[in-house]
Amino acid sequence: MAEKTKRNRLTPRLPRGFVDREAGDIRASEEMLAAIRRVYERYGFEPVETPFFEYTEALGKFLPDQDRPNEGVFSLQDDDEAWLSLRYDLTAPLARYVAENYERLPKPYRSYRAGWVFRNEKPGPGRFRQFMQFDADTVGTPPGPAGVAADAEICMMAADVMEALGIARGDYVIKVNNRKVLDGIMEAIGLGGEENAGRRLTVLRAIDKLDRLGIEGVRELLGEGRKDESGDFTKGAGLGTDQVATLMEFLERAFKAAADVNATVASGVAFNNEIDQAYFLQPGTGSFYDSDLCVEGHNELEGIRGLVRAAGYGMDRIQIDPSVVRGLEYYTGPVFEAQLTFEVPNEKGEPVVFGSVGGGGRYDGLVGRFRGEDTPATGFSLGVSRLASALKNLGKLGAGEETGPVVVTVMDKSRLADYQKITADLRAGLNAEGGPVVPVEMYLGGSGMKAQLKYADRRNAPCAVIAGSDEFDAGKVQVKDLLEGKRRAAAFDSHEDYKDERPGQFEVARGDLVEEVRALLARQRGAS
RNA sequence: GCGAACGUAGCUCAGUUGGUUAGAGCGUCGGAUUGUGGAUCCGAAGGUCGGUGGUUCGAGCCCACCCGUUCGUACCA
Repeated sequence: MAEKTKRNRLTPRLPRGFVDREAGDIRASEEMLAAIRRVYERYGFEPVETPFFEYTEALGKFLPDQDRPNEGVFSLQDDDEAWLSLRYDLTAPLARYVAENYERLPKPYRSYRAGWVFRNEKPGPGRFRQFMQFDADTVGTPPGPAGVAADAEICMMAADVMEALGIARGDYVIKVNNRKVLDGIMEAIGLGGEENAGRRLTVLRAIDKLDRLGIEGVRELLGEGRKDESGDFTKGAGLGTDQVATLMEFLERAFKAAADVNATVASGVAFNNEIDQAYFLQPGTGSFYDSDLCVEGHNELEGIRGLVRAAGYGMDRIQIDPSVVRGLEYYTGPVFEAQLTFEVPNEKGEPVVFGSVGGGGRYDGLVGRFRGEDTPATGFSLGVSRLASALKNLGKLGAGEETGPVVVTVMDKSRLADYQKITADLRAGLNAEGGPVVPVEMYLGGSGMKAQLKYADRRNAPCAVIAGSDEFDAGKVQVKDLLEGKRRAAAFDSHEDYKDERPGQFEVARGDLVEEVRALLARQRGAS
């Protein structure tokens, strides 16, 4: 019978790619969210919240086909047969919200929101099917100088967020690029037009891999393709020699400029116009750089550069970097990426750069899908979980163990009312209005004294309150300082002595209990 | 998605060429201590050996498929 029950018992199983979050994680991420929120608020952004589900077409995904309705996203069919999907980012839902409420909203509309997003894809270490993003976007700034200013503001705000989270200047960098530059070059080498969209995508993907594969790897991917060490072959863009040469010329030049910037920053110089501008090309040289798109892209980048430098943000915080590709589909202009530059040991102990924790850019077409005309928009999205693990690595998060509750032990079960009164007095007396929370609880389990103290210990309680008939008769209470007791425990090797001495424990009058515990907690805070 | 490796107690792992009842350390719980968290000693619980099917007199070990984890690669709004 018992065996049978056991056999049929369900195994508790967390679905793959999802995580349970425990007290420490939740407190840490709430702290982070509050810090990020303060920065966004300072820039005049206001919160908005949209639901987890959207109509699938609103997310910009093709309608799921019957065979694989959940490719990439989690989708289900409503009872009116319409397809719904869990949102996979916060940008597409924002575009829907803005388009739907366009007439009511002040333009430009600045908003921020934090929320869970879902992706139905292969999970891995640090990669989940549900994770949190924290976005800020400006919608409706007209093109031209105002639009460039909106982009610059997003970059500066991203930098401010990093520092608000305690990430030191130099440990992060906000990188900026412009899709128009690469698009212009690709156009110039004959990759323009609808029929080349696929190849353009392949080229962008190849460039995106530069940090991992190096310049030669990218060259292979632009041409025939590349075979990796596992023998797997990745098909390349199939470009001709001249086309590859042109792209590589641009890349090498751009990376030389980026390397110079890094070297300058490393030497402690954050402002140097000449080095800062080396990436920018002089028009009229007769090269592919004269493509209209390219020039436009460069002008926008130069505009952003000028604004952030004028505002005091140097190359150590915001950099132009031609390898930032990002968002292969909907970005239409400037793109941003927040990178952490410090190294952390991986599981093999090798140092690796932490890398990207967020990104964004200009997406002028996204709101327009609902409105029939382009609506300029620019924004930024932070990966909260990745940032959290980065901060943990820096020791900026979850450093101190949370102090547990004051535990009122129960020795005599016939006097529960008395223990409850003690608990209530402590709870009321230790928790001033608007002050920090001091948790107080009465032990609610069924075990004896020994187990109750073990429980208090495991809860990381600062102290326990003990009272039996002796104490009640005398109008006294025992207060046990668990931290002090723990510290002194090592000095005992006989349990008898340990028990007789009761290190950290003292007796107080019932009427003084709240005051005594308050003083004890203050002493502990002072000592730590 | 493709390729590879791995999967034994809550955790870290041992388990011989296929051979009887699958072990250890740590952790958990109980006792020594009916009113006191540590240390020490004693004891106990805890396993569908990832799952299903097969080969065999006999499978933790061999084979097939599935699930899961990890690594590489692709994708990443």
